Amino acid sequence: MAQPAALPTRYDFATAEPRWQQEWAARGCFRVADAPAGGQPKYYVLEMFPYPSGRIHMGHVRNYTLGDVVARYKRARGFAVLHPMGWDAFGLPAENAARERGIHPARWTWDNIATMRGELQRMGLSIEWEREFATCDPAYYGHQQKLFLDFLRAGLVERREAWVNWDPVDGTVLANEQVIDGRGWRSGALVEKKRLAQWSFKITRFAPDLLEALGQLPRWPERVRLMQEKWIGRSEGARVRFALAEAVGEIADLEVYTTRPDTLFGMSFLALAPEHPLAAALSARDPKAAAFIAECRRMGTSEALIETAPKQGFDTGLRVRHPFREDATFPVWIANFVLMDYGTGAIFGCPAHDQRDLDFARKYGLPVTPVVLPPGAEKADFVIADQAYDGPGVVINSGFLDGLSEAAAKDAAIAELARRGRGEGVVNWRLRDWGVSRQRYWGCPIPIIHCQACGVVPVPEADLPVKLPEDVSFEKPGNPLDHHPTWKHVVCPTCGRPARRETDTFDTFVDSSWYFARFCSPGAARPVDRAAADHWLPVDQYIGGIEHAILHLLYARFFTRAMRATGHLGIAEPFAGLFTQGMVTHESYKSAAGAWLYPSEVEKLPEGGARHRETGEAVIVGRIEAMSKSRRNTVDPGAIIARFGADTARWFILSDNPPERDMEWTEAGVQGAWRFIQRLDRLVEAIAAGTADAPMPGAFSASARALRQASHRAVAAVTEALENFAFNVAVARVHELANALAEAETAAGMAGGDDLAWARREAAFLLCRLIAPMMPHLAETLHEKLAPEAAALIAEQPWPVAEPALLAREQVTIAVQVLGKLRGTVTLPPGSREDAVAAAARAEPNIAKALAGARVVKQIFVPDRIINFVIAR
RNA sequence: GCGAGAGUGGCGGAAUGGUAGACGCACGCGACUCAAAAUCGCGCGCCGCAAGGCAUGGGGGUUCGAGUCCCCCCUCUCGCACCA
Repeated sequence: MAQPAALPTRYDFATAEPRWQQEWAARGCFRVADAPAGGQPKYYVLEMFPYPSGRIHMGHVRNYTLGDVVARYKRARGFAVLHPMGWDAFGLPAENAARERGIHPARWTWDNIATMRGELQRMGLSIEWEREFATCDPAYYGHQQKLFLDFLRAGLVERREAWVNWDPVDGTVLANEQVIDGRGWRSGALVEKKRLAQWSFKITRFAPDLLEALGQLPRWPERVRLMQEKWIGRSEGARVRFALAEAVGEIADLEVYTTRPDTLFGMSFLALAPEHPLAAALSARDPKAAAFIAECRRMGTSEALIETAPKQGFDTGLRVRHPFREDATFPVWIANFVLMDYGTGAIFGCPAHDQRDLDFARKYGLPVTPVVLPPGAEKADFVIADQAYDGPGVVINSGFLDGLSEAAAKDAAIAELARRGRGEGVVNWRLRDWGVSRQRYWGCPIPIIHCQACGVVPVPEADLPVKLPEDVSFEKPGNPLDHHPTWKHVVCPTCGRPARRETDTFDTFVDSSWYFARFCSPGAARPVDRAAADHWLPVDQYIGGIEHAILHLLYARFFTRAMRATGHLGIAEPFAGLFTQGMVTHESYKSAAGAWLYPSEVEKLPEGGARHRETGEAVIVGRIEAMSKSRRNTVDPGAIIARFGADTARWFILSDNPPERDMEWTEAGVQGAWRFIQRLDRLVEAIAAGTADAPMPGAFSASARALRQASHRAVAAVTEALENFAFNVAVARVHELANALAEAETAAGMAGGDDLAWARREAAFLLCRLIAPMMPHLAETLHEKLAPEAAALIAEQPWPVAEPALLAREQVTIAVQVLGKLRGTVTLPPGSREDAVAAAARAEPNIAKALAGARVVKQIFVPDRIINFVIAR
């Protein structure tokens, strides 16, 4: 690939960056104690740790840059900052590499870690590398096994059956992402749902607390709290028992959960999930039912797929009695859109007031009876067409419920159900228990032994960690642990007879559910050292992608509670502050032949369009999308850092846009950041060469005072911006300070006195400290130019404080509106009174013109901001 | 399908309900240069000669005043429980 032309360099990042990185490490600038004794306030900054996929990507660079700005800023603000890094090192890609390329997952993973560690270190992050660990290390996962055993003892774990995607050809369980159009990604075989015994964490036990505690997380994004709230999904409704007209085997009743017992009289059918026990019982005697259920099983386990698939149903021929109407019975269907995991796995269908039920009823010609009349509608002409009505109203066509509001009817219906013994009011949760068993090799072994005589036996703690065997084969399909010749054969710790090891491993979400706690004392002999955890937890600022808003964060919240219940931790909430960053995107490119091209293969043309760097062939410029390997719209951070330096990459990332939004990586943006670094270097160089350390002058000229005001306003504004995660605003304020410095340089060239020289030095020193969290290497280099003899590094210096006197405004510009429209401005001293502002405003010709011949009926005045004349003619 | 967000000049964006467009990128003009690059200066929402008008995805509403608050709609993004 053609090399871009070399850039003119003043600031030699290639020498400076490694030098400062070594200096910080040598001085131990980022080290803290596990359990410090002193009274320094603590601050724990954590970014979501990476999966070692091979190389770091721009999403990592963004994530760790954001975290590093916070860590360096808080350190300067006087906090003892814990800022660790590790590796989320178990997972499917390592096994895929093993199957595809014959590399052992451990080798692949540790090689990737070595590569990525080097890349992260070249970013100049203020990380305490001494705390690093990888979850695939027995020194980590052994403690996880201990936690599992403690949870088991505390009743927080159970064994239960769950449905999985089964590839009958490969003989493996498939992840949802490995199911493509209902087929296994490797074998192409039609996927089936299969039932397996699984270990499950009882997260639902904490459902009420997980929900309520969201209210005590003010430093979490509102939308994440909302998403978790909806995910936990507390609802109030009724459990209703419908009697089958004829029992099927031992099944005489069908239980349904509904949030709308007020619409029971609008029922037209009952529908079962295909996995419902009654459906299973029917399929044994009815081949058509069995065929329909088999068809539903092909859909896999993904809820999104189930809910978007066309609605399908099968009429079982069974009927149930209505709980309130002795005379009426309704058909029982099996429907592909009913979820076994929610409620009881059966619903009653009220098509008039539920859209899915309506779609289903229309498809199969089932009756639609409206029972809630919207406000303002007439019963006589209210009909349901293709839109179900789910709003409030008055109940009709419903016997004893007629005339009630839908809310009152819910209570009345529940009371009547209870009286008849056909149901009761219940609270239901959408949240399901967390199945953690995975039939895979590259994960943490579940420390359990299955004994024919003793049943499920926990591995004795003295035998932990249960280590993965290294000599495994990926030649055969299925779980390598299961077909390993010796590993699973053990003696029962209880009875001493031959027994079988659990060959399932943990979901990798388990690994990432407590790593933040391990970082407090990574060498501890127990999972966590209480003193260290009590000191450092909770994480004060957690930073990561919005894609983790629900699962990872909810599992970590559960784990923290479970660790508290088992005495490992003293807190319930792991993350006091949360920030979710956006993705990194880039234009995508395709050749005329339709092949994706890497940005590095493409040359943008000045007149628009693009061509291939080597062949000159025209290139189609596609959408701006999240960087992904499959679209090849990726930019390699390593190459960017080698060419421009880490500070350029960091500065561009911070400057481009607000960090919670998606950012677009562009060559022009990187170039802009690069040029700004060179500019700062020039500006500070001129000051270092042209001024000397001197006592503060007694008086300042207008230009010197203006520069001092600009400096101190920059201090205040950058501080505020950093506090608010408004890094792009912080960048803009630094630009403004640089502009003020450049202006002062011009003034100094013409007629600069000692006072201006002093103000320029002051500005330069402040600038170094303001940019330090964002461009730490440049900050050190510039600081060294200004003060070659200084003993302390910028990384060791406190955050600057603005002088209040320099922040005060001498004049303010007040907008003058007539009838809310801007008609002019007046400039007055701050704090001017309303009558003075009104008089000044009326003296403006434009305002006088607008007010001529009119009567001011109202005058709105906001001090120092606006005066608005409301007039009538 | 369900849940949650986002949408402001050519582009990224700024803006306690109070002068929309700070700052940057791109672009244009000028200076410097034999020339180019780099650098520096000026300009830059749209319509209009101007006065002025119009502008924050679209449509309504609340308010003296709305990018900001409320309702409806459109588009895009994230999540949906075995990717991490």
